[in-house]
Amino acid sequence: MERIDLAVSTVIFALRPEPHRDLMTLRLPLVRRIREPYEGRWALPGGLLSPDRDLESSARATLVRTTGLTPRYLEQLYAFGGLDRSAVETGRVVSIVYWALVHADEVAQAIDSDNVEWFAVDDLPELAFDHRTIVDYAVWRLRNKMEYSRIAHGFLGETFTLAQLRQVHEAVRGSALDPANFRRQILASDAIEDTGRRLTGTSHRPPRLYRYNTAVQLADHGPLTPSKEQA
Amino acid sequence: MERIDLAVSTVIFALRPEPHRDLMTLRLPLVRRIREPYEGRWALPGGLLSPDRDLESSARATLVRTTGLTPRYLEQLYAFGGLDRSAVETGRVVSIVYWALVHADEVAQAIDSDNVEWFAVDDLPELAFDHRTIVDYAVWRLRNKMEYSRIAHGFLGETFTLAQLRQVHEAVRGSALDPANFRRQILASDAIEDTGRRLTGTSHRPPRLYRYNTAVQLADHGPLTPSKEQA
DNA sequence: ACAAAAGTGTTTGATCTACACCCATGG
DNA sequence: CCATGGGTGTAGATCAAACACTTTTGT
Repeated sequence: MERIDLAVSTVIFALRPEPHRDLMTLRLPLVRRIREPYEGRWALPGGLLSPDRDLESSARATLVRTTGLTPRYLEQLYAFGGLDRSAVETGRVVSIVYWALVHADEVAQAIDSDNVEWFAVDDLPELAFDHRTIVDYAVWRLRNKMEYSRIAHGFLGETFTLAQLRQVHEAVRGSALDPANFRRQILASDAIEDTGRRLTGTSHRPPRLYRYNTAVQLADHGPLTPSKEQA
Repeated sequence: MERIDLAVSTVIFALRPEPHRDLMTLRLPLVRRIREPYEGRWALPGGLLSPDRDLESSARATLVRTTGLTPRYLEQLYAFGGLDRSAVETGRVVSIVYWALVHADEVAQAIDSDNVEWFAVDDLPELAFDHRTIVDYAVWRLRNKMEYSRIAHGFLGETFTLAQLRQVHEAVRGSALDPANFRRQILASDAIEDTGRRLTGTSHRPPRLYRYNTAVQLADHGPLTPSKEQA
């Protein structure tokens, strides 16, 4: 009987400010393949599932090893198991793909290697395997989930201004938002709370600093909490 | 190196009219296990992934074999890969779970066996493995997706009345809906179109028959169409 | 004083909800 | 003509978009 290998890969998103643009760009790290098939092509970071790790911790372990990143937000995306995903000689691989968000500070600590490079999602190179399909799906999920959950948190630090939060939404959407209406919507949703402090040194009126309201639990992935999922 | 088995299982939903209740009940078929571990317990229909099938066709094949069903709606739910999902002696299993909708006519054609039984989701027996967690998650996804997509179609035939469509929504929600407002919302969404025909023999005013508007494509699972998914 | 972003108010239109009411058919 | 569900109308509440306006800081 032929073997079916099980791999775990991750699509990692980060935002980077652009010098000559008003919106930040959505970027993701890719790893250059050093083996056939697709040697030299860019691919998602990932690796085979080891028998002593569950899926999520396998994703985390690979991320630390290949990119040096430890995302604060990590969620399962989809399992890809088509027959023609890999080259014939390699054998069949089923990939369970996760997606992750990291904030800018974490990116700075990431590994700087010739074999890891960050690309803008709107300007990707040719990818190995079906990884382009996977990335497209992950981008779609990110944009979608942005609208009804609070994952923007994954791109931000502990405290942040409303403008920063709005810029995250704008970057992911790819278009601007009305600051006044954005403020009202977010505040009305009870997703964030005022810290009482303000950000100073801004050359204009100092904005309030907010933090995420951990008391409010949005049911964005149902009865599957990280702990229960492992059971 | 230890072996990791890959299984594919499915949570199948159907609706059944109840004689002494206004709402239909949401039901799913379970299979009695004939082997350890959990011998005698009820479990989701499923089986090991065979090397010559992709994930979705593996799910379909198992469904035909164990329950005789060929669902019109089938979508991937989640991959479960915790370390303690199975008993120690059995070895580790990663399950890729699908969920499916069948309509009442199909249920009638289903296999009638001692080892397959339909249960109301609100009245489940003790299940094998972590299948209870899986079912809870599937129910949550069904209820959720009902609100923003057109999956109710999966419970209905080619044509249907607005009352039938409403009853599907009510059964899944578990509560009644205002017929007048429901009508307006559905019609405004362009999800269905009038066939011009009516349902007769009803002892009251004959309702129009509608069909789903195939021209309208709702982006409910993004760039992952069934064909692309296999690539 | 001025620029620039923070933050507030207001108008308008769309959409949801509840519920009254008319319509068409079988008995 | 009556019961029953099909189907329409409408007033009030809620919510989102657009945009004018006021506030508070650094320079």
